[in-house]
Amino acid sequence: MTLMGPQPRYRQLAQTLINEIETGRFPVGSLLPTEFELCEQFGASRSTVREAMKQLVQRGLVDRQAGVGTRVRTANVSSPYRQVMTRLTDLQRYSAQTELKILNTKTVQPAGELQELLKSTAGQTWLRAEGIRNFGRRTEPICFTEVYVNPAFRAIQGLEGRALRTPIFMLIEQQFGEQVVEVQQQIRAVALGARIAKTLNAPPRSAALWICRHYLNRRGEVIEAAISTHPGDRFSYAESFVRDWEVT
Amino acid sequence: MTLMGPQPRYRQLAQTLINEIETGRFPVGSLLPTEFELCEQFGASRSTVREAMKQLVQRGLVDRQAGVGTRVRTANVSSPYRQVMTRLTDLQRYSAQTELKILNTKTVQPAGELQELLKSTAGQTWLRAEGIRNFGRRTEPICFTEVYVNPAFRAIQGLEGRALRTPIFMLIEQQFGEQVVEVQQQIRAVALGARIAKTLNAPPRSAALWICRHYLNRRGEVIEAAISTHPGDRFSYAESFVRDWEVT
DNA sequence: AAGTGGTCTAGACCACAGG
DNA sequence: CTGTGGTCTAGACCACTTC
Repeated sequence: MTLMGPQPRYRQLAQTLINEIETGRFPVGSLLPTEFELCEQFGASRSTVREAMKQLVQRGLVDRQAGVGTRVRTANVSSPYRQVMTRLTDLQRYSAQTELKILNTKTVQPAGELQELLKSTAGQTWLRAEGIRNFGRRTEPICFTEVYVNPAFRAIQGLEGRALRTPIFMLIEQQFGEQVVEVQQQIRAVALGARIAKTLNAPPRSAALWICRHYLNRRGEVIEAAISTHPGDRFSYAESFVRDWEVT
Repeated sequence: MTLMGPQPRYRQLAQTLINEIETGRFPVGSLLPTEFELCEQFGASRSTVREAMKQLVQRGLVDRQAGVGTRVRTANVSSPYRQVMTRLTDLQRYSAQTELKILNTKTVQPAGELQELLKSTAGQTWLRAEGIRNFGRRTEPICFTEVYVNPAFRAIQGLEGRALRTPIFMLIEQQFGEQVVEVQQQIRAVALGARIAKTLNAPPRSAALWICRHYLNRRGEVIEAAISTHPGDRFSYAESFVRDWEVT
């Protein structure tokens, strides 16, 4: 039969599986049929089936693991429209073009809100560093930054007194061999507090961009968290999303 | 010292090609050897070579076209570290969970800053709409939005007087068949202006999140631009990046 | 030990772009 | 027309997880 259209078979196959995930035939948390089963069911070669699987992985619908199988992560495909992805953000160039000067470091035991923010358990002792970021010869600093480092890595070297051009999470990766596999980021607008305003030589109560980044390892543990506060007239955040797959 | 297990051949091959692109052996704009040539040179099967090619495409280093070849787009790999990608942003759920109520529409001829923002030529007549966005039964609106629609699509239907649950760019896609392939986004912190503050029932001069989105078609033309202003205590922007390929 | 996905091979046919 | 990348097949071996 076929003749479903100009789409290659792996796309048709992927779309079929997406539909079946959406309609609950494969509930979230369950395992999809194995590659070989799918080969039989669809009469396709393993390469074609694998290409279809890649589509599902790319859309974040499933996780695959050798020896286990293909597990459904979420059934939320919303509309098939625009599922866009950022290709480039300033995360990359930011640190290279600016300098972070560490003002002080100390250890803290997070409690209350901070403990929640760091997903820390009670009694853990984190490393806390404060710093300001500058852009080249520009006189006014770009932002005030507070960094919290997971107790496991609080022996990190090379912070104090330096002008860092390398992101701190990268120092951790280098010194401890721990890989950051996910970065979560939250952005909001806040009024500049008196202390930070003074440090940055900016007007108190003026609008500022508040950015909190969590750096997670493979197990989802917070390796590091950084909170940056940027006076509104000194920084803007830009990113770009591209349509990653065709509308089917 | 981080120990890395042996990499699969397609990764080694990709890394080799990346190095050669970086060092100028394959200048920007030139064609890489064909798949079959690479098969010979590296003694690998075509599947392996193609898998390596996918890595280069994924990193945005090359463009491929059947009948032409593999052309080098850029040699800029920056650091091999974290090239992270957002997997999910509120771009997706935002419109579905909130309602945009259009307050008014009119046509404008952008000049000065606005003309630059829209990348418009002089004399073009764009459609301008103002609206406020609400979240469910919540009393206070989330943001004030001004939308600019490219002259080619200013005949768009279904804006006025509706409570939109569909992004406007999607309406354009549906009504005109024009595909949005890229979304550019800029975020900054601003002080809330008097007029918007009054419309949103928020304190004037308080901190607000300013988000400007450009929706581009395949030729890079601005189909639509939207500027949203969110009082600081009513909205925050969250996104997540995952490491897309292994460090080599 | 059995089964999974990850990698790899050596073929094949196709649509498309170029001379 | 020739050659390109895009798709597809039917095998194979491996590392890993699970039992």
